[in-house]
Amino acid sequence: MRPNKRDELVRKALQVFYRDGFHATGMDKLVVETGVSKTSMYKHFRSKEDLILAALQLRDESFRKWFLCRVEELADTPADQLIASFDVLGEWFQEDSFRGCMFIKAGAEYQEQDHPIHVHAATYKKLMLEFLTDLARKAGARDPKALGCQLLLLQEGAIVTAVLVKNCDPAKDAKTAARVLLENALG
Amino acid sequence: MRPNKRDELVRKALQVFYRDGFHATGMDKLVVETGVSKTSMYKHFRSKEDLILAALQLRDESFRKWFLCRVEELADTPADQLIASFDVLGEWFQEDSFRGCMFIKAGAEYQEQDHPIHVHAATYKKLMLEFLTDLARKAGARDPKALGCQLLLLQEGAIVTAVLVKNCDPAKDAKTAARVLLENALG
DNA sequence: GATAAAGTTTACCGATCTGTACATGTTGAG
DNA sequence: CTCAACATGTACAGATCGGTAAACTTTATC
Repeated sequence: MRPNKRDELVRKALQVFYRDGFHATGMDKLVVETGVSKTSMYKHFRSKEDLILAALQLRDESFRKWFLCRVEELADTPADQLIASFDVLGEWFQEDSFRGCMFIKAGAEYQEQDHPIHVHAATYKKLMLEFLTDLARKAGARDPKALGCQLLLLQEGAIVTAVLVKNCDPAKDAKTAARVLLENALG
Repeated sequence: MRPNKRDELVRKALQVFYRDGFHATGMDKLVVETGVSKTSMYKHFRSKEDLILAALQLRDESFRKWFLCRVEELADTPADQLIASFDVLGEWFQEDSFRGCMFIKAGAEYQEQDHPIHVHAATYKKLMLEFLTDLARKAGARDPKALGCQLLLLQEGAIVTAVLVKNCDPAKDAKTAARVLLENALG
């Protein structure tokens, strides 16, 4: 049984794109870093951008799965889970490989709103918003949509800040703010 | 008196980089878009990255100047100015040319923390944090640093969300949240 | 061993990349 | 008009870009 070359390619390409950027990573570099031949790449994917989309898809699934599972491990109630999501963010920020949000990067490098890569990044953010809004509803917020949006803003802000601002603890700051907003939304 | 070619180059290059990205924009394209010859470009700047840095510097100065002035025009007291800063964000988001934060893009495309471009992006965010923290202090917040950080998170989150999430009003959501956080910080 | 599927190697394509060199043209002050 | 400063135009360099083609090798199943 031969190892799945396509999956290996996507997995490794994801790492390279995440570390070095999309436009800044050429196909020849991917050959070297993934150990997969260029011919095989074009056998599995029609173009570089299709490969990027597959990498984003993998990132989407694996990261969200990890995130949601981790939130559920840390807290039982919807309200506690909303707060715990910021602890999970903090865990992520502490990882050596942390380089910010791959979907923010995708949206930044592919800015045309109808570009498939941009669309994929937007879809991912929409799913995170829905997750937060759903938890906010379950937690009994008077306006779950508003609270969900506000918590998303904190999360996105924390991610950007974790990349760019030194000597600060954005996950912790965001968690503190989230507590205040949650209390306000439930009270 | 000859128009300042260097300034014109930087101004136009800034627009192109903002619209199309840094790595995705080549020097030949800049020649076409700016009307400045490649020779002149290399006369004024040693490299493409030096030109990018100059563009970031221009963006830094012009945007912050506009932002701060606009905040002061909209409100008189520090507390009101903190809230008004979200209205100013909203104005920015409504501009046709809005494409998100150029410094987030710079940090995304140049991820090495010691890279001059990344450093410049980080410096910009630090200045915005100081601005908010200063206003928070003047507004009488018990912990101006914490409030400044929280409001920065909301602003950064609003910018990212304005780019990637449809059918939402991130500036308004952020403003609502900022009100709650400010009240909590002053009360 | 035979064989099909999968994958690699090598070379190539036209285009573009960042940056350099040199000849030529333009501008504005004196 | 002269002339220095500034800018343009053109061609080039070596490298890389995304992608293609053909020959060859490897793998796994029968």
